[in-house]
Formats: sequence, structure tokens, C-alpha cells
Amino acid sequence: MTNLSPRQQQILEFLRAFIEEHDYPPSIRDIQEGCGISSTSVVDYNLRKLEEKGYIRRDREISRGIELLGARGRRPRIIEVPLLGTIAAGQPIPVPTSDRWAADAEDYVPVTEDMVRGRTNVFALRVRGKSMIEDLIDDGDIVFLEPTRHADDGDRVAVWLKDRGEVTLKRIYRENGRIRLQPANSTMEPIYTTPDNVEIQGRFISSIRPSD
Amino acid sequence: MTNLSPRQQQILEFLRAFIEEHDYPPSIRDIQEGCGISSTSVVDYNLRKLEEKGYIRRDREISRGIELLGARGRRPRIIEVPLLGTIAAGQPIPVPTSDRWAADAEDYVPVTEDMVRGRTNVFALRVRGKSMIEDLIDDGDIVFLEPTRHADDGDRVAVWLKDRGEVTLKRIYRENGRIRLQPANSTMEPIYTTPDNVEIQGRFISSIRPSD
DNA sequence: GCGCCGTCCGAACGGATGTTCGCGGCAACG
DNA sequence: CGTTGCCGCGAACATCCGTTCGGACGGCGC
Repeated sequence: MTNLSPRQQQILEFLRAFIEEHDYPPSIRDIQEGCGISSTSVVDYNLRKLEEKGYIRRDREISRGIELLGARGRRPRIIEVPLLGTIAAGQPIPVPTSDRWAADAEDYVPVTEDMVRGRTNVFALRVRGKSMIEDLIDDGDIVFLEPTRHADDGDRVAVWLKDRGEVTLKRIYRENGRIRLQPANSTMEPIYTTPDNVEIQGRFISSIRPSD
Repeated sequence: MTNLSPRQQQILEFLRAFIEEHDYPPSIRDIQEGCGISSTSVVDYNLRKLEEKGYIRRDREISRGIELLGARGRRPRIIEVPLLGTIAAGQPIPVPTSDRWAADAEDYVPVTEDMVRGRTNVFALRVRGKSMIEDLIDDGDIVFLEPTRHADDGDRVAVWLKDRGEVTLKRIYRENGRIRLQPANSTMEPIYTTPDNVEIQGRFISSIRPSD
């Protein structure tokens, strides 16, 4: 593989930094100034080299028509998951239907598509409480759920407890006629209830710790 | 909240599609042509409106100086996590050190920073096998680990089994002098071994199902 | 009608920007 | 030494592109 000259590495690094900051690519003269190059033709020359070597793609004759390629430039596809509310709080959460769920969103959580791969209708909930701490779900985390009405034993599910009027996130187990809702926190006791008192809202897929 | 005129919605949608496709913003004349508008000044007029209403940000006098703002335009910070190899295979995995770990990467996995929030030195491994299926980790998934030498009971860890010469991902439990490595798969038996035979390589943080 | 306002139109201006061309330095090589 | 290839320099050129200006159209209130 052909190597890069120092100048070319410098330009490539400048490209990354500039796009990161501005969300649009630099002009040739931006690169010239940013890299301390005395002529635009030098920039053009090296950009051609970078294109030959497959590091960038250029749309000729178009200003700022530079795209970064390769592993560090590949931009993953971003999915906006609707954030519908908070779980383990006193409010019921409507199970979204495919056509109207987005309307209830209070916000959207951008994630890479890998987080929800192969699933549609995924929605997000903010977590309150530490009842699932041993499943790496902490207070303030965001969980992604897929809407479903049924679950297998041991699944982490959001369940609507009719008698308490609230939704909670627990592992679910069916034990000779009753339901055990098991927190992933050894300091907390499981909830025992009856099948007709619970309504499964969604099944846990993954979680993140939001940055803000 | 001020609403958007049809023209403004149209332009906003065009902006998203164009950036999605090209990785750089359109020029005013690109928008003009793409939206079937007869004059650049109309585009400029509506872009000003969109800026007033907070949907975009413009760098004046700069070609293609348009940034999308708001929930659908906010681009999450992408972290490139080095993918160091495959786990549950016959090869040992070197625990990365802060200065040389990236050199061993065979690839990089782009994820939102939420996935590894607050952690540095996170690395990724491809999973082979279904031993952790009940922890939502399937064959082919990618797991993110933070390098560590110790873990608490019940943690999911990557451990190096000296006698077998392989690394595996299991839940770890210390039981009166010996180690139990528990798969999250009810059809599989735990591995019992001794503390001096295991070497913890990293602690599980999260996982994704890659798209390709 | 009259004025006001939001929106759109067409054209022109001038700066921003990609491209090209001739020239020069420099190292490698015969 | 002459040639070749790589790289850099400066200037000129032709577009590209954001901006501005005068004008027009239609809805609305007085």
C-alpha cells in the first residue's frame, strides 16, 4: 500500500478536524491556510494523490466536494429512536403502534443502527431507579425496547402493573400460576403478582448511558 | 412555535436527503434545482427563515455553509472502538495497553459515545457461539469491554483460561476457593476451575448486533 | 382603493473557489 | 551533466455561489 507523505497526512488530519467542527468540508483555500501551504495548487495536487490512494472522494468542480472515505471517515447510519417517557415512575406508558407512536415522542435518541438491528418500532425510555443495576442498567440510563405483549421467562420487560398504576422494568418469571418480577439488584426483593395484573409493554433490547 | 411553510419543509427535507447522500451540504443552487424553485433568492429567503426558527445554522459568505440543527440533524459524537479479534475462539487476546492497543486493531467499530460513556480504553471483540444468548449476546455480535484485571461476582468478563489456551466470555462467580464461569445459556454447563488458571481480560460493557 | 406583509421572481454583482500552467528546487540515476 | 519524477510555488482563469435589488403577486385589514 502506498504510504502518505507528511503533507498528505497533515491534510487528511485537517480534513477530519474541520468536518468534525463545521459539519461541512473545507474549501481548498481553507486547507491551504489551515495547513500553512503557500499555494492552492499544492493542496489540489495532494488531494488528487489522496483520491488516487482511496482516502477521499472528490466531486470535481464542486466547492467543498470532498468526502472522507475509509474506516475513520465512514459515517455509521444513525437511527432516531423516539424517547417516550420515563420508566419506574408513576405514569403509564402507552405501547406505541406503528403509525402513531412517533407523535408521542418527547425527544429522539440518535444511535447507530447496530443498536436496533433487524427491529422496527423500537422505542426508548429513560430509567429511574437502580433496580436493574446488576444488568448494567443504572439510574438515568436509556433503555431500548421493542413493543410486544409476551415474553419468555428471564426476559427483561417493561410491565404495566394494574394495581399499582405504574410501569416498571424487571426480569419476568412465571412460577406455578403467578408472576415473579425480579429486579437485578440483590438488595431488592422481587415482586409477586398474578398474570391478570400485569401487562407487558415491551421487551428489553439494549441500553446506553446518555452523555448529557 | 412558529410553523414551517410547505416550501420550508420541502427545503429542510431536501437538505437532509442531500447531506445523507453526499456527506456535504448543498449549495443554494443545488437546493433551487432540487426543489424546483425558480430563483436563488427564494432559497436564500427561506433559508433565512429556517435559520430564524432554529432549524439550521448558516455560515454566511461561505459556500455550502449550512448545518442542520435540531433533533433530526444533531449528529451524535462517534467513537471508533478498535475491534481486536474474536472471543470464544482458540486465540489469546492481548489485553490492550493505553499506548499500543490501537495498533492491534483489525478494524474499528463506530458507535455513539453513549455506548462507552465515561470510559476510556474500551475495546471490542466479535463473539462466536451462543453461550451468552440469555444475556442478549448472540453469535456474531460485537461486545465492548473495558480492560480490567478484577471483577465482582456476577460480572460478565472475558477470561483467559490458561489450561485451554483460549478466551471466553462468561459470568464469573467465586465459590469457596474455586471459580465458576457461568454461561447465560440454560443448555450449557458452567466451567469450574481454579483462580490461578484464569486471567481476567476485560469486563463487559455493552453489545451490538452489527449490520454487515 | 390603499397600504402592509409574506412570498416569489429574475437579474446582476462580487467574492469564493476549483483548476490550470509555467517555473523551480531536489534527490535518484545513468 | 542531463534526465526523470516528486513536490512545491505563484499567478491567472473560469466557474461556482452567496448576496442584493427592484419588482410582482396575492391575502388581509382599514
